[in-house]
Amino acid sequence: MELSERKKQILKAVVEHYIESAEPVGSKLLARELGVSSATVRNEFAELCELGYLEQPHTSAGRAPTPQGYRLYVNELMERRAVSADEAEHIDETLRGRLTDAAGAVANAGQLVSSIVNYPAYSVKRGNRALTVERFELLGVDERSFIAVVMTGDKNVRSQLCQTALPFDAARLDGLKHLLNAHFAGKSREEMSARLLSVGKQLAPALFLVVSKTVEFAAQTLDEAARRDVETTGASRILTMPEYRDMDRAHELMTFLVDNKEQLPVPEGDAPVQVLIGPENVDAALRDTSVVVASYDIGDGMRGLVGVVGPTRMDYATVTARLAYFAESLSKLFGKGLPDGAKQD
Amino acid sequence: MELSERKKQILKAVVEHYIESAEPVGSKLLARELGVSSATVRNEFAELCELGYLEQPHTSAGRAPTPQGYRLYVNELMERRAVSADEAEHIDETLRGRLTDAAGAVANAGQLVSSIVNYPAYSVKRGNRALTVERFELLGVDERSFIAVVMTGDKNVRSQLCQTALPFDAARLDGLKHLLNAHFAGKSREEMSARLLSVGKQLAPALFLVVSKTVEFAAQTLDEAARRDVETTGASRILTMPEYRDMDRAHELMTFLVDNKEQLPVPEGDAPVQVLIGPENVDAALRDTSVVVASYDIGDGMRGLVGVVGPTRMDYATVTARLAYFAESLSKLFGKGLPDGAKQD
DNA sequence: CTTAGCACTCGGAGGAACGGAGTGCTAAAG
DNA sequence: CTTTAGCACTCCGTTCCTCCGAGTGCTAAG
Repeated sequence: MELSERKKQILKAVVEHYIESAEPVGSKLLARELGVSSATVRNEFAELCELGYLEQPHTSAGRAPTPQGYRLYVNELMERRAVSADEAEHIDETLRGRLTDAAGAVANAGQLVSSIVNYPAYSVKRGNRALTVERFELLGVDERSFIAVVMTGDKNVRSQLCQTALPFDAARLDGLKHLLNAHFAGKSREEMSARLLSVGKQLAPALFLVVSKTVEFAAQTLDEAARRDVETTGASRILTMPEYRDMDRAHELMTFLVDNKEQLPVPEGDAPVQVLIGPENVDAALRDTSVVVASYDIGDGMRGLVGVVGPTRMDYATVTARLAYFAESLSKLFGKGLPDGAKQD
Repeated sequence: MELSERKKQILKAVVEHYIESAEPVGSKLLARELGVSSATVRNEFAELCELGYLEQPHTSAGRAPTPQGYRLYVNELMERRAVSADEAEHIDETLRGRLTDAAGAVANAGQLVSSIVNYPAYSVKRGNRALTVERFELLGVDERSFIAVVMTGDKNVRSQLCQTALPFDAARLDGLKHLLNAHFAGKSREEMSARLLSVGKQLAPALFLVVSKTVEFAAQTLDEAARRDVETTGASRILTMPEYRDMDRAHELMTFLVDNKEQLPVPEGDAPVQVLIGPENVDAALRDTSVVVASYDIGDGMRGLVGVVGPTRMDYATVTARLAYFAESLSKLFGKGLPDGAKQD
């Protein structure tokens, strides 16, 4: 059933006042705003309560929105405003100041967002399981050590000094390099392991050690790229919010954000900004918080996701606007090809 | 003036009870423990107060140690016990579980320590300003991009894909590599910049770009190694401590630990474990907290430092013992040469 | 359907009373 | 000179009570 226009207006007003004050909203205040009597508002209140959009903390208190109320607000009532010039300015500056390359962007996104919206935030580096090694290089150091260099499909280059138990002939490294590129380039982690066995039979032990160390390093590199990485920041910001005056609640949420960050929601949908309200979060620890997430794309298939965690009484309009602007800016900044020296080692 | 034996006993008992309970200690309790009357204890209390070792939160309350009292306790009274078998076991396991290489050790030290002592902790990676590049390598990719590889004096290898505005002849890379090794290896960051100017005049622009990009990358690498890096963890643990029941205090300390971590003390002394009590900390935000720090050495001149932050009512005996054991274990684990694959890229 | 009026509920603020832990002081005992 | 028993006093934290006001639900009139 569709709510009457006035009910929507009332719900919207209740949500917005409650977001601002964190205190139940009474009928008198709204009566003044809407130009009707408080009794009328009370009647509407009663019906909105029955419908599950509002609730009373106790008899003779004002009304506060339920999660369902917030949901309707976010879906239909909220003004989807763009960020103001001031806000845009502030976000741009935050971005400019700290972003030198794409890898740093992903690492810092959480921190930046947290400072932009003033709630705890998290950032997720999406794992890329399809990544393979595009190129191997070997550089001799001495007869028992060499440098392994791998370049992955996303043009990241990593390298490591490797030491072997047996001495090897440095002149053979070039041959091994070709062997590596022929047999292991473009292969998944699992294929590499499989091939290693068959290659092993054809090589002298000392040389096989070189190959296996290199492949091991490559596998590590791919594992790291495949890993989903979650970082949280700004958890202490909740201490300023009245809903976390209770230390136990504050502590519970903070430890969750730090210790269980892998369980923070990573929704799959394609909406630019998504909102999860209270009990919509599967995790019990988030049952009375809301989460707003946005995903961004900074080229090279480096997709990331940033989220904001706060009380259900979150300023959804501001947070969604700023988060959308942030994600958009980030995508724009790095979307078009790699700036010159931008990539991680 | 030296305190009488009994005064020391009393001070020690007060400190230990206060550490355990966070509540002022009364004369009756100590009377029972020492086998004297409470009046005697009160007389001693009064004198210890005058001498500045104890204080009363208010008349008709028990006594609590002053920072000076804690100082005497730490210097002379505290039993410098070693960790118990259980504790050692726990610490060893914590270390074993999460440490694969030396670089990871430095990064994780704070987190590990925090979980070991159950206070907020921080770890400092000491910057190595004397580091230089030991070896350069260039690997061609296409006519406008190449891979720069640098190995630093501490045997860390880093690499990056670089792109140039002008196309260059890949066959010349080998010559450039020798030029780089001849002119820039073993040089400080400043020397490298200076040499870059003189080298520039002798090279075609496209080739100079390759050299300058590589040197720039090398400089970045050295900068990063020179940077002192501070990480804090476990800040939320203070929320369980009675002295931080006051949200404002808790918030103040937490934001300090997160936002001003560079200002955390990094004492220079050579004692294995150092204790800074309350006002001994220069920073105002730490004026009523205590800090315990230990430094470790994991070879290759990679020195690090771990610290614990907590209320002045910190369990110094346990914390110093565990921290000392932790630092020692870490040094032992990585002290003797690099384990096989251990280093960062 | 809206509004005015009214009795009712409930939480929070403010304040008095109380109990108890702990003190300082004094005077006597060792 | 030190230790102890005794005692009056201080002060904090708790409990209990009252009171106030904001806000409600209901009813009856416009």
